[in-house]
Amino acid sequence: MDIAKVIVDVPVRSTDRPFDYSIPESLKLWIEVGSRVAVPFGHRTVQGFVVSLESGETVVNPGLKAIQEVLDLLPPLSPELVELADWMSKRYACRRISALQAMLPTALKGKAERLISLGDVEEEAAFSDDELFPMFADTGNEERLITEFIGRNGEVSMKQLTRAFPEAAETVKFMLRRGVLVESQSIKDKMGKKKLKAVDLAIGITAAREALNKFPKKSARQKEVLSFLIEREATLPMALKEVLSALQVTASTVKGLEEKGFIEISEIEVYRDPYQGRDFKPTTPLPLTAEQEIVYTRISRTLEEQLHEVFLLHGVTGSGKTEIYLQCIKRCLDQGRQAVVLVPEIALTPQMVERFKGRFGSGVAVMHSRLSVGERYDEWRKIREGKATVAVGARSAVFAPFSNLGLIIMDEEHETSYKQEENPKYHARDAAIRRAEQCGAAVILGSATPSLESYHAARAQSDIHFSPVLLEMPTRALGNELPKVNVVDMREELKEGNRSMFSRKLHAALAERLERGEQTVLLLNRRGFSTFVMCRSCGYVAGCPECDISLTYHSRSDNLRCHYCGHAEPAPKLCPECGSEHIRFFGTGTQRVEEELGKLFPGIRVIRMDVDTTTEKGSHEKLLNQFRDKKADVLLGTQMVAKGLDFPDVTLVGVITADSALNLPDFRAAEKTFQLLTQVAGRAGRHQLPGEVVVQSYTPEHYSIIHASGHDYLSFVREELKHRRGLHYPPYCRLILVTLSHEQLPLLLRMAENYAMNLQGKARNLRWYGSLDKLTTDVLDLLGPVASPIPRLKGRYRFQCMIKWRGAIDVIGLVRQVAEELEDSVRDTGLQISIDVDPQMLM
DNA sequence: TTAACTTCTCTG
DNA sequence: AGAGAAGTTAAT
Repeated sequence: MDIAKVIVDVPVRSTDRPFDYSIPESLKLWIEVGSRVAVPFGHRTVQGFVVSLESGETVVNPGLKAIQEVLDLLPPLSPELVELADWMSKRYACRRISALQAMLPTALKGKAERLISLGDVEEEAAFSDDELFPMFADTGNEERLITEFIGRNGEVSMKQLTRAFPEAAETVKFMLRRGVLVESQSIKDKMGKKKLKAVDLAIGITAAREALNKFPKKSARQKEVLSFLIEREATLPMALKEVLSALQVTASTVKGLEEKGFIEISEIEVYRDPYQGRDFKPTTPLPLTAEQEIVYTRISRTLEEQLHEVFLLHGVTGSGKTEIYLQCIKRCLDQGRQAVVLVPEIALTPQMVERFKGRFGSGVAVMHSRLSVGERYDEWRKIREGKATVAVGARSAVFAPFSNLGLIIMDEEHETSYKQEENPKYHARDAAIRRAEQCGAAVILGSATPSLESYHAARAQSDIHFSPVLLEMPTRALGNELPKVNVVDMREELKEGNRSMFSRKLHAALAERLERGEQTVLLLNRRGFSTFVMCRSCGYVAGCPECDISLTYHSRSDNLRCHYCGHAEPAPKLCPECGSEHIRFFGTGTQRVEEELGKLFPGIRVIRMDVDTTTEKGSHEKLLNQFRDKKADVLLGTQMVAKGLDFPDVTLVGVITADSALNLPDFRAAEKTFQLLTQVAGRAGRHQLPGEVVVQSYTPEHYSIIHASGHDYLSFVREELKHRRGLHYPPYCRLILVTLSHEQLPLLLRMAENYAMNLQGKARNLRWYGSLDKLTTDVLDLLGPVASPIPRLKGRYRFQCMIKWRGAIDVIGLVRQVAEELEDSVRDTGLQISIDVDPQMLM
């Protein structure tokens, strides 16, 4: 008997393992590793994925249930991806089903649907005696109607049935019990394929021309349609809609033509194309600079040999990394292999898409979160069905279902958005490297400011994670200089009586740009109007009732919002604690800056770009286009203006407060500040006009600000690594963040302490509980439990343990095991434990 | 006594 | 997760 091992879509621990099913003869040819199937599980039907097959002549287990149905023509996953999911589940302590599901578009998250059909009629005869069931004597009429309804429609979903007979729930139940009706379940996808009615000639073109000549006079309109179709023969089949609107005829006219047998109306599948009707200007490979040439040659050598190798491409902003990507992809495609390009979500701008679509045309599939479920599904299908050979997308595009992947590129490699914050909490970089290893593909990690983990791995070949080959591009491709960076000490400004948020330097620079008609990008790393609301009389601070976090004021809606849970309330006029009028808004948000700009420079045209103005679909693109068309003087925004934008007339970049990220409780604060400043500075003077950057800071002596202003990545890294080493942080060890949450604080405290104790104990038993100072030993160091930086979220208290570790022992497995044991011992009680391996956000 | 409600068990 | 069974409780 052939057996399929299936991971079922029941996301709890007790079912986080493969279940065996027999394969019915009729499905044998369809079932492969990676197939999505419907299987009976308990008392219902669920979706599952085949993760392995066993053709066991020896194994005979008559108790096995059989696979019910195969849900796709092509298996949505390859054996390679199934293996990758297995790796993910171990590496990130997540369920196998969530790893598998993360690889697929949401459209394929099928759910069981109840279907009702007519049962055996003889049974009905045996039971339909009203005397046997007097209490149902009066339901006869309803029963007949239901039976007729189902007879008319064949199989009917429970939904349809309740819509047709809203009152008949009891009757239906009774009929099911008697076997008059029978129930089956099947899996229905969230989203189907889009179908379009299309028209085609049913007869040969010559026959059609003949028919046209002797067409009956009274059907003049039909004749028109036929001649139109003959005219457009080359582009058939064409959409029915198109015919109707082109000729101003009705569907019945076309239908008549079909009845005469001349044409054929059929349903064809179409792709929902998010970029439909848009032309992308074709581009040709640019000549490479000497620096680019060296890098390209090195990478293509690896591509040529089809070997797995990881490259860390460290190139300053404007050094032409994208052109290298494009030419490497070309190389890869020429070999008949495919390529994936990963881009951080906020950098996945239309500009970026244009460059790839321009070079590779319709062979490019684009995947990001702003697409609708249907669009994403279709882009994914284009890849799966071999119609696309390049995938450009955010994080999840590492799972693009290519069959012969040759190259994975990760642009802006240092971006934290590559780490998924929900389960499965994977890092796209590590998944990419793992996948490339499996299929002998090359990986290019590109950045002007590589993450310390990657850079250290490349320099030290330390092999904590991986060991990439370092490639450097220290100069800009167009030969122009990196912009001059002026750091302004805001404390000095204050001392000299300037209390505004703009230093004199930035003010003057802005005025100059306005006069010259050049453009400015202003960065403020915070949205909203101000950071928090405080009463000057009693010190009251408005906080979120669910999250223990201060609320942010938004002026447009005049309310206070929690940026973590979305809670909103009207802004107070008086202090709710003491009734004082001295309630003030502190800190600076993008809205406030916009207002201030208007006051200082009357008539200034500002485009504000932050989460509040870019929620609408396409708004991002619209705002950027406006800016490019010079409909504004200033582009003001949060992080999203720092990434990958390229506007020739931007000659000034201003950073309102460089240190806002520096004081966060995060060991990566300095690194993030350095990266942000370097990235945003790179937006200035990319073309003919020279650029200038003004950075305002309250701590201008901080090394991240000094080195960023000197465009000196190496010095920054040297200094930062020294700190990391001293404090025992990555890249000198790895982290696991375990967060426990519960509605009741005392209970949570006890359980958190319990968790820490158990883990300590287990670690000690293994006798490799070393010291972090000795770099060679295996180490596990446990910090906590302590309250999380957000001590309460959505009504749940949160405590966390931080585990620092190094070495070859399976610490991840251990951390998970202890968590599961605790979950078991406390049963329900509502305890939640989240495990984040290699966390990026320490929240 | 019985229906309503809660908790436990199991899924191939 | 979600369905059914078993166990518990409250109301008739």
